[in-house]
Amino acid sequence: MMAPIVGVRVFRPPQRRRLHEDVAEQLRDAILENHYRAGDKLPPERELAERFGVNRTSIREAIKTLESWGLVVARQGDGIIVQPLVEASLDLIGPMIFRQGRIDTALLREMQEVVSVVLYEMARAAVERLKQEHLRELKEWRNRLADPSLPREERFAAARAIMVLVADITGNRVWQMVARRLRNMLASAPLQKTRERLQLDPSPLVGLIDSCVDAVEAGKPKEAVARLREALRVLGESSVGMPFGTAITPSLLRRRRST
Amino acid sequence: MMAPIVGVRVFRPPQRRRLHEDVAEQLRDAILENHYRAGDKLPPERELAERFGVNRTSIREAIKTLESWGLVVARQGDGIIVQPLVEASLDLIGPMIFRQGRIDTALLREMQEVVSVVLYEMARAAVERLKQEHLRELKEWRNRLADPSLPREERFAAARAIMVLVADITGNRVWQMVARRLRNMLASAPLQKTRERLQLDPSPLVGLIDSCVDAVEAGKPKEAVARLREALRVLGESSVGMPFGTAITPSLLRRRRST
DNA sequence: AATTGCCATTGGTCGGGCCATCTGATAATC
DNA sequence: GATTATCAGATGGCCCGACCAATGGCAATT
Repeated sequence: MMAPIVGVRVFRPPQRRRLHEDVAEQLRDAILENHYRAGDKLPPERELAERFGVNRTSIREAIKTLESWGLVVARQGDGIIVQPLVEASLDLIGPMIFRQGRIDTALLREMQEVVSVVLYEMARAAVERLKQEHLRELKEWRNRLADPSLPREERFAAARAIMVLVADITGNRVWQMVARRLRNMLASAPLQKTRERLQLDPSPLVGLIDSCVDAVEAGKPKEAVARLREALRVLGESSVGMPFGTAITPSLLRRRRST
Repeated sequence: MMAPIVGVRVFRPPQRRRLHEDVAEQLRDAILENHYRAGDKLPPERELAERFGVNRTSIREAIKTLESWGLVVARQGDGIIVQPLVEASLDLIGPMIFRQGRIDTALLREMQEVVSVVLYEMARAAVERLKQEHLRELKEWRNRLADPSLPREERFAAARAIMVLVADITGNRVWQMVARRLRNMLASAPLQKTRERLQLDPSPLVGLIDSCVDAVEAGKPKEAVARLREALRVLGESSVGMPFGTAITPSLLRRRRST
């Protein structure tokens, strides 16, 4: 009897425009919620097709998505084997943190620990390589960010755009890609709801952006870097509704290893 | 006439075990090599099926993979639209750097600029949270790394395992995932060939690991961090065959923005 | 006890068909 | 002439049924 826990899990009939997307997300969440563990096998495609109430083709397309996420490996004649989560794509960190409407605060903190370091250095590089044209674009976004007539989420979008702009200024494509993944993560629906609920506001950013611009124009790069770093930190804090780059919590000290 | 460059591109019949994988990689490379640009459309599925000489099902499965990489977006009734590369998954950085057997040294340097920062901080966190059991495992890998009877690539694998171990020691799952993606990238075939060609050797690492362990056991965490950082830097250098975390080249200063 | 060969299971591929949606051209209207 | 409504073709999404190919376990054999 393979994976007995699994047999009882009920999959709902897909409702999205694209069936395989819906199926892929349900299977993804089933794995992230540990209904299937590393080494377990997913039910056979034919059975999944029956349980989801869709054709096997759609199941297979969903499996392809899971495979490219590194969540499973399909082996002909054997089955679809679940991989350890730590081996999966970084693209899954978002869904891992925000699954089923809840926020995994522990993982979010771990994420912040890494991200804060990356953004910290990105700010330095950006100020170092900044040019006049960038400054103009920065000011445009700053104005949008400060416009009180805009809905909250649009101003947050402007804040995220500033983060992406900073990455673009560095001229480093890897930072550019990282910033965009981060932007998408911060734009996710669960976080939007959190911001709505907590009545969060991105306006504290405005002053920091201003003083950063001032410092650049005054020829004080070091101060500009400091302000920009502060701005990115505040952006993170106000977007997720909790301190960003905090000290290490005791729970972090527990050793977490792949199984 | 949509994307005229593309018409002449000849796809070879897939040869791998799994057709859709082969197809996905060929299409991926076609996009990475700029045969299709952002906004362009891929040929219709039915035409791709004909040109690859496979069934449309396999093409569709390949497209699903491209979609989950963020390389394309398929829209019913319209077509398959190529996305800007900067919007794609970080998983593509590997193939972007090592495509068609060549190494994109510019992008590799940009990658190094980001990665060196991440590893730098990871080393600090690891030493801070290190426990006895970790030290034992570290020594085991160290011995494997130093064993001259082992083939070169196996010793490099031990070096990469040390990097993953360091990430595991931090207890931070994000670092753990990042380190594993990095490990896979450093294990890629083109880099193996490079190491073979340049006769690279991981042995300089051994001394650094030793002195790191010594520093830990002597109760000198700061020195241990410094040694570990040096070790990670050397690991990168010796794995890719070029300086790691170097100064910024002028080419980096050119602004690279998404199109 | 070890080896060999067989077979059910399971993923991989195929061919064909129909539906849903979008785009662009055409026709109708003002 | 400009605008709007309509329609047909193109294209992705999904389904069905069938067969192939690899795997792993079981049974027969040695």
